[in-house]
Amino acid sequence: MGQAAELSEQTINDLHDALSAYMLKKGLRSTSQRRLVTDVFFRSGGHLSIEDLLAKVREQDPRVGYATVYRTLRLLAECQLANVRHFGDGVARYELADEGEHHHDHLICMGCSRIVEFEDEAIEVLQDRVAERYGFKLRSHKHELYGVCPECQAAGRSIEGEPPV
Amino acid sequence: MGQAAELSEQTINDLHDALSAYMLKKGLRSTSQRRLVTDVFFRSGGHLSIEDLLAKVREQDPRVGYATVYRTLRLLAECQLANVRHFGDGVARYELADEGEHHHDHLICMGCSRIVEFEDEAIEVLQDRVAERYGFKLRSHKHELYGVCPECQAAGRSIEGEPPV
DNA sequence: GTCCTTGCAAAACATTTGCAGTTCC
DNA sequence: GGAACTGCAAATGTTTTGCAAGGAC
Repeated sequence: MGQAAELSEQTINDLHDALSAYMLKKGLRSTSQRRLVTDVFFRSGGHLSIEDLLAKVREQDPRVGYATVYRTLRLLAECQLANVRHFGDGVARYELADEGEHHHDHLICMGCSRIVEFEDEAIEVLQDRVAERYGFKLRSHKHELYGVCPECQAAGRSIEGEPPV
Repeated sequence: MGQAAELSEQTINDLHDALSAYMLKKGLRSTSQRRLVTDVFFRSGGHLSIEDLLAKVREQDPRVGYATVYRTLRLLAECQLANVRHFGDGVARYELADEGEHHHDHLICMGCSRIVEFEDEAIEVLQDRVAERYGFKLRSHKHELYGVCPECQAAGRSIEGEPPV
């Protein structure tokens, strides 16, 4: 997932184990920074930018550098434990990958930047059909709905900017 | 719109007229560079990056600058004649906006970077329903399918990299 | 001891902006 | 003539990389 609900210790451990296995296979090393960054990431859920994550990491170890977070997240993306997302505000955001479960997509509020995940099996099926129609073999997709969330509507918050596509 | 099929002179003229009307309203001026950039853009169709467009423009006038193309495309986006797209390769691409017609989305080949447009009314309907389910008022969306096109499959081109999400 | 990692600072990259000179109206 | 526009170069903002020092195994 990657939603804000926190994961069980069991799940966190599984994630660390999966990463360890990958690192072992690749001859990579387990360092305190990597453990810290990945742990903070696994526990945070949600859709963090490098900035966000670095701030959280530095609460626990102020000496961790920018580049380390970038490199660690690239590592997580590489072994499929994390996915990168670009929601149009110019910064990459990372989220925990769905593990074999249903794929999810995003609703993004243009008022408060809230990100809500959704799943819709019917859309996935239609997508596959579209790909088939054009003879494409599908690898992944990106489906983002930009709009105004109920709270922002209630608050009468007016949205000017273009959708950040 | 925005597909590689070229438009009729009539349509091109209409686009120039629409732009002129907007510029008049805003007190903006018609310059040779602007006419050239917009004309090349209208005639190219497809999904051009600034680089692409600048190269084409410079075939006809080598002295046109980078910034002018950026500023002109920003202008086209502003008056809704063009849309920006980010397909994950780090460069913005511009396409002619759909004018009142059906919205379209994109299939992107991870082998040859070909971009194919598709329309699927059923998906649009389901999307609206998803937004409704979460109480969102929809403003726009982005739906991109990444995969391998028939030609690349036939060529046995192997795709390594992650989907450029 | 080897070679992977780190943190820093510099580089790379796409895009935006400041400004002096030019063009449009 | 005055405001808008251009082209250049410099600035910006995010992400990547080179490198010397440090740490894992």
